[in-house]
Amino acid sequence: MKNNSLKGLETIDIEGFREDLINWFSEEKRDLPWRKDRDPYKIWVSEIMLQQTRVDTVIPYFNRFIEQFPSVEALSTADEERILKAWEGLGYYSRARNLHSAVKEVHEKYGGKVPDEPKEISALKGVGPYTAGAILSIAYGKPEPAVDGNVMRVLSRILSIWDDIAKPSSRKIFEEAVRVLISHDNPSYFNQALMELGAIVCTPTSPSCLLCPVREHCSAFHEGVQNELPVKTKNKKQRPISLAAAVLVDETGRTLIHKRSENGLLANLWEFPNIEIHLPYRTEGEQLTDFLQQEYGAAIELGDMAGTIEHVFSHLIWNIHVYKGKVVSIKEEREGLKMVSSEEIEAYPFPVSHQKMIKQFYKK
DNA sequence: GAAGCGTGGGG
DNA sequence: TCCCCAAGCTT
Repeated sequence: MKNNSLKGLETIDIEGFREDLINWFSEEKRDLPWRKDRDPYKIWVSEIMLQQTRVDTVIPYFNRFIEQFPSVEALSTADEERILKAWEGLGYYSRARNLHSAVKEVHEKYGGKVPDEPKEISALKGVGPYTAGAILSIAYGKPEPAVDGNVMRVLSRILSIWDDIAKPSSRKIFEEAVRVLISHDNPSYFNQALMELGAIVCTPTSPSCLLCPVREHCSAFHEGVQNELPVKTKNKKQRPISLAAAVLVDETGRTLIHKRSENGLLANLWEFPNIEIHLPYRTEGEQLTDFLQQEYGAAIELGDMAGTIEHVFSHLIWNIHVYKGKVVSIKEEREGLKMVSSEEIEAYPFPVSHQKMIKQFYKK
């Protein structure tokens, strides 16, 4: 064994650990919609949705998504706008765009069959080491590691691994451990059981060791250090950004919306016109009015500020000053700019921050 | 390796 | 209120 962090592998009863873990999972596994069959496409969709996202949040999105896009064929031929609308509120929207792109590749290059080779599946957009291992093991029964945050937490305790799990390089240590530990008879259950245990029993704070099916095999439990593991450095604080946004309606009741850039934050979602405020040498209203004229060719009349929205991202905080106003005239219908009725607006995908604006400042 | 990328829930 | 996230990937 090359890695000094894996000394715990020398003493663990591997056969006993596998058996206790898999027996527990067989009895206690949750009844989840993506566990009803082994369709690699559905497993794939579920794994993308579950990235950095809780099971309870994903369930309704998964059910609606599979209803709308039941197969590789259906998703690969769908419009991105509809896919983003189905993803609206789930966050990390590049997941949806990458999934769309990857499914198209599977449709064209592999005749719609999700590949079962590590190299091929890892080459798909949005499929990293975790997702590749999850699909290969769960859908195809291959003994590949699927190391997520749960697995690192659980194994850091079982094997007393003190490496910082926030560091990208640590994942390789845990993959090495899984390659030694994994059941070749049932890789699917083994990987899922590690994650399920992390989600239900071996939780980040106050793990339920007395209910744990593998506590006899757990180094941290024996040493009484389960609350010290895993080691994980803290996140940085969010950076605040001030925005001024305008909800603008014309005399027929239509409102002006804009499609965001295809790169970066909330890419390809729609929004109400807005600008970042640095230093208010001029009033926000003046800056907003000039911006709408110059960038969108729209003449507007703005009222007083109608209210504020705060929205917290993982790395930013938006403080949005919301203004209401009228569109007096607009030059042309250019790409990425639309006047929409209150019925039409429902077909467009908005970030949650702008859904709040719709609710508070647009809808009656 | 570090930073960018969402959201809603829980202690 | 604040912090920590939750089945990570891309650049």
